[in-house]
Amino acid sequence: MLRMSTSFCYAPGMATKRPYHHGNLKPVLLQAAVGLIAEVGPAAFTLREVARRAGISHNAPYRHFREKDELLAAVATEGFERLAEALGAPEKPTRTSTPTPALRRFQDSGLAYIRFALSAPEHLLVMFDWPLATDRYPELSAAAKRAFSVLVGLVEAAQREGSLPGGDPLPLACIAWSLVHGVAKLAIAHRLPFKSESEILRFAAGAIEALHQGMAPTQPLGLRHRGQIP
Amino acid sequence: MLRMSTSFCYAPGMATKRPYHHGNLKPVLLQAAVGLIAEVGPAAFTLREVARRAGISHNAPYRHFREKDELLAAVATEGFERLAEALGAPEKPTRTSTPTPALRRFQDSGLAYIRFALSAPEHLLVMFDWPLATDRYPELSAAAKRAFSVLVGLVEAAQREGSLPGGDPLPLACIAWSLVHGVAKLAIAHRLPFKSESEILRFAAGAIEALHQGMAPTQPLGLRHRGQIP
DNA sequence: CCTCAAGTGTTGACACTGTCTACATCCACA
DNA sequence: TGTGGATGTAGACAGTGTCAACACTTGAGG
Repeated sequence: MLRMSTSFCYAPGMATKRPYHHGNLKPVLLQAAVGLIAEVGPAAFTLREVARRAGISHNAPYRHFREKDELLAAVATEGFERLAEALGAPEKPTRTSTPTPALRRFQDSGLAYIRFALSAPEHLLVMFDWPLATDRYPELSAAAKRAFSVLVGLVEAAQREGSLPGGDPLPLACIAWSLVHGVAKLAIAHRLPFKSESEILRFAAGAIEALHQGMAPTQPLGLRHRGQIP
Repeated sequence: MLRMSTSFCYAPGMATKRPYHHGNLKPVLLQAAVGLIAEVGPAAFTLREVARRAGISHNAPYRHFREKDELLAAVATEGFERLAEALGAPEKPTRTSTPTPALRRFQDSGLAYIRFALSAPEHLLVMFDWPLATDRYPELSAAAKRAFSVLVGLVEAAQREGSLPGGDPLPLACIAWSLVHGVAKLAIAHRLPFKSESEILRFAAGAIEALHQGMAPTQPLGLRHRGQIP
């Protein structure tokens, strides 16, 4: 059951003896944690197994992370960074050199969100659903905020372009985020009647389009009201 | 740290001695599990603590649940039943005797979903996000399916009423579910910029209304395509 | 050169967990 | 009057997160 570190290996046959101090353990641990979570999920995630995979003693991680949750928070942080990148990533370049409309980039970011979620469902679980005392890990909140601000930026661009109603971009961003997050979470939980990723993405595109019709600038949002809400 | 059973108590001073066989343990365990999860969440949930709260030995639960996950699955099942009830529950009766329109009932079910989620966030976690081998617990899948079918029924009623486009109700139900689920999950994770429950519900009502505008029957869904919007 | 303090990794312990096996008790029915 | 099955208990085991004590390495200042 013992595994050797894969990231600090010596040439075979050279009478290898790992030095007492690893020298680069923290990122290695983070990497191992990401891998382990992707494999078994945060519920079965174990600090000692991470240590095993890094080839170190079960207590070495405590020199770099105060506790198990801090390592999980680091994983979540890394997830938000990857998510922000995915949201803001430029289109796969097409032949046409006409710039992609902002609305289109906004909608595509929704699909990117879902693609990210489907490719790293356990990661999403740590990022959004794990009971981490987020106030204890400010980097986590900051990374989450950065990811959200990418989304807000896309909304604002679409507003400037005139394809979304003006005013505070926050509610619009929140609505879009909610829809896309819901699709992603339900798809991950296998609660949607779709099998393949492409089916899910097609469904998501339809949902996004439907929502956009409802948010279209011809019908300003603020003017609509239903009866009172208890 | 020892707690006595609260649900099988004898009159004080009557030389109490609990009989060897509890006689009604399974529902008591389920109840205790629901309470414990509401308090500490599924991550910190412990079979032994459930047993302690029920006032029995740490191994007694194994006579009623094959393993920890089976108890969690029972909790999730109970959650889906409560959710189905909440979704289908009739409006709080108003003075007017005119029947509530189906569309209104459909939209209100979305708010009911969110209210349920906010009142039992840890429950929702077990229901949707916990890695339970759902095929091992068929009652869980069945209960989830029943809850979803309530939603589909509401969509169909709104379709008959003419306030939603006809055709397969499933995609419509899935879109609505996704939106509402997303709002609920993000709100629980404190990732939405709202503080009070009423703020969240007001936001949700706006989102639901926006989505409805986009799904309204005057603009059949299938005809719309992304690309340029004139 | 020596020292020595800080940073980093290891060993051993502890309480706690899920789950296994063996045993105790009680009730229904032959 | 057994007696077997259902239900509850006690004890054990490996595995976990975390703490305390110790070991090794390095680099700065004498």
